[in-house]
Amino acid sequence: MKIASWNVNSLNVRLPHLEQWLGAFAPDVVGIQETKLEDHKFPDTALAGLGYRSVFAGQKTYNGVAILARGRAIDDIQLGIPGFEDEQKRVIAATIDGVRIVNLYVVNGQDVGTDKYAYKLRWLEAVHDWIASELQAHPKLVVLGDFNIAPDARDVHDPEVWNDDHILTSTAERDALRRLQSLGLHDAFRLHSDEAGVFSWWDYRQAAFRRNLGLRIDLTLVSDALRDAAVGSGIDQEPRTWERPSDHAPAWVRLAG
DNA sequence: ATGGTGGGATGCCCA
Repeated sequence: MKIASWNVNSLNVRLPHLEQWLGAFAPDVVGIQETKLEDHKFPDTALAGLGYRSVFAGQKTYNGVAILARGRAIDDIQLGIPGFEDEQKRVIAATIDGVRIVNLYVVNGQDVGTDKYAYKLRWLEAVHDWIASELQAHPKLVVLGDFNIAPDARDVHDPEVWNDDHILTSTAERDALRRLQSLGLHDAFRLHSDEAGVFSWWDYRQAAFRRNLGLRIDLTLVSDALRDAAVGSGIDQEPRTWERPSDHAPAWVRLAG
């Protein structure tokens, strides 16, 4: 089973990209972030024509998440973090083929010390507590999404800029990610590679993609029970080369069986 | 250099 995460930065603009990529990459499950679409505008019919069922939670302009599954039922759908009041549509979870999928669009946080940064840390705390109970109920768990955190120095193009005091790499953000992983979640990419400079996001500005000035902030985390099943993981940078691309590339993990 | 590029409920906000 091939499971992927892609921040499309507006599904209105990127539906053709998603359709092309679904045909080329043929993922079994996809978590999508930043759809920026209200639910009545979600292109579920178009995606069904490609063989994908979809569940989604969206809003205008900002945020919006979805899970797609090819030829498989999508069960036990959860929208948002239970018990955590949040206007922003950033979380959707569902069970597919006995695997629990949690799709996160983690708060960006703007800058260290801002209100948005404080919201990011509160939000990550709530995710931690919820995932702890999800793991009890669903040992076969994949937590994927746009984490808006680069795990370590290998995951940034310039560690002097992206340092302990910078947004997306600050100590508190990385500590929150480590704490989440300490529940028993493994960065699938790092199960198979210690390579530096493999990124999933590049700023639209300054020709950053061409110069590979990026970050690896789109992650697929697999639970202890799935660790041995995770036989491959990577980032498909091809869609980032297309016309009018998302600023993110899809991250993926392959589960055996 | 507080810039720069892109999406959208556009003349501003968010990433």
